[in-house]
Amino acid sequence: VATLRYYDQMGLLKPAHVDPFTDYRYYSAEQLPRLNRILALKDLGFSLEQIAQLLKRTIMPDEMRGMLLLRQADAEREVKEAQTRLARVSARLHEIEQEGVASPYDIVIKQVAPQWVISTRQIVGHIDEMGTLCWQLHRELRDWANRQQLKPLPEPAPQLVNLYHSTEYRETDVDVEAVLFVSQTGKRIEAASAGKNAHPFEIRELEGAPMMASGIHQGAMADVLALVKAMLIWIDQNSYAIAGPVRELHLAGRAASAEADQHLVELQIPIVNL
Amino acid sequence: VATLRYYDQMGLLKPAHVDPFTDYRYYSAEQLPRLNRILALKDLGFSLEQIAQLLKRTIMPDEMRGMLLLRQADAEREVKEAQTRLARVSARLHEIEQEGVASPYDIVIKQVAPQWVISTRQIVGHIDEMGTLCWQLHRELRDWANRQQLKPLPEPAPQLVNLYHSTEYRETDVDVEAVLFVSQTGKRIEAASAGKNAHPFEIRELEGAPMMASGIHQGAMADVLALVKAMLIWIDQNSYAIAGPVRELHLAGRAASAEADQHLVELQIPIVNL
DNA sequence: TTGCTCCTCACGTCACGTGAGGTGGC
DNA sequence: TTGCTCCTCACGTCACGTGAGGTGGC
Repeated sequence: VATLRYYDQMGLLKPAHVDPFTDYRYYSAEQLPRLNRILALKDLGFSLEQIAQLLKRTIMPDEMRGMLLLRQADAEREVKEAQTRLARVSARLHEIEQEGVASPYDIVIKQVAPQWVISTRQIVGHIDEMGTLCWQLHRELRDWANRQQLKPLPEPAPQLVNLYHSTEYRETDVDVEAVLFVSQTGKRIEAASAGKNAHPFEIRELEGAPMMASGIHQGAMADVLALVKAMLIWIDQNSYAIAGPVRELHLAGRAASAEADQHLVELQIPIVNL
Repeated sequence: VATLRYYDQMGLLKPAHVDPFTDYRYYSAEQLPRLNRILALKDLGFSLEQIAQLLKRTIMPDEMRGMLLLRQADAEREVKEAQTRLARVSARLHEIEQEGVASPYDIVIKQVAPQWVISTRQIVGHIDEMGTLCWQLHRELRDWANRQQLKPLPEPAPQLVNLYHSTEYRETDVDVEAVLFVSQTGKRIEAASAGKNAHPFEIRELEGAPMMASGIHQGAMADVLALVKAMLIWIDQNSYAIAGPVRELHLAGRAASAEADQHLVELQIPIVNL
């Protein structure tokens, strides 16, 4: 009844007769085909405004075909979105039933923009050396940036970033790239790069990613492994595939000191569907 | 940015610091885990209000499991709804590409309530006799209703209803039941029934249906067959199965006269999923 | 006189997006 | 002085659902 009043107001379905004294709306049986058409088009997912357009003009079959093709693409997207959400919920549920506790990690997909960086890449013999080595590499990166008059991004940006190029988890011979975000135009960077291209430090644009799985760890660096595991399981359960090196961004705290137990670290893993 | 303001207002994520002079909101890196949690829960389909509840209290794994189970059921329903809509759109598209024109029929699913009726059932030799026979049967139904002091429902209700009990379309030996909707309490009807149980007329409650496919035909009775065909195809393409006799409701016009060419007829077919 | 059904506003829904109009630091 | 970024209202979104307060016919 509220619906009929609304359709009247929208001009979709005016009553066949309105009593001038009581303002009562009277509908005739002949209006039922129109009502059925409205309901059928609504069932197809058209908005009332679109339905109003379709009803007020005579539509050529080709025009209808075009609208239906658009609707079909939209409907397919909606099905996929619903399936994705369902997969997420089921994965969480599976996790909670396996482990008996809810995971403290929340994994989220986001877009990441490309970013100019300076970096240096090394094979680290054993992960135990990682902490001190990265600390040293980043000091050297900063020194070099300084000499090249490249400005590291200030505090809201991550102050220490590592990329892990090994395709699987390993404790020895880890292929790691220490990275520093810098704010420079492409032009000035090319000039700086040309002057020092024999140097082990590289200037480049770190690729962006349309889909980046992101999780945040808070606590000791040693425990970051639990987040890695959680993210790999999540990526698997939600039917994604890893599409690039894992990024480790140190967001706050004494990032340079490996001993500190209150790190704030974001892990990013570029992913693709299927 | 509008989102952060909204989350602040909702109490979901208050800025770590608000400048008392400029009212600028400043967020700290330590708030990122909370933001990630909000986004992850939103991804699971929880409302912001639910998320607020989940964040303000410590949630036991079992409670979380319960909420996720509810969400899972909901998400499954959403997937099915989206798939149903997609099937509808694809069926329409298929139709328009086969026929080259858009069908004039709009088929809709609705619920139908049970209804007290009087009826009489016959095998009709050939469909050509249908018109006149039904006309006669309904006159007899009305006469009998009158004698029994049963009141037919007045005009907004269909004045002439037939049920087709044959499980498939046929032109000879059609099993048809002429039906008249009456307004009576169960009690008085039972009394009337007892007095005349030798009569070919029957008093009963016509079953309701949770899902009834409905289409409306306007024009000559001879063309109603096109609607029957369209509905059978629609039922097939949308993966439903027929769950009862086809109902033919005459809504307006000189329903009793088979010659009239401006009939308004609704066809109803009870359906079930799969 | 008492219910009953209809009516007309007006407001709420959900998670923001979008101006309008204003302000502090470069 | 001019942009720039932030701010605070306030309104719109989509298709109704839900009172509040009122009226005509039984």
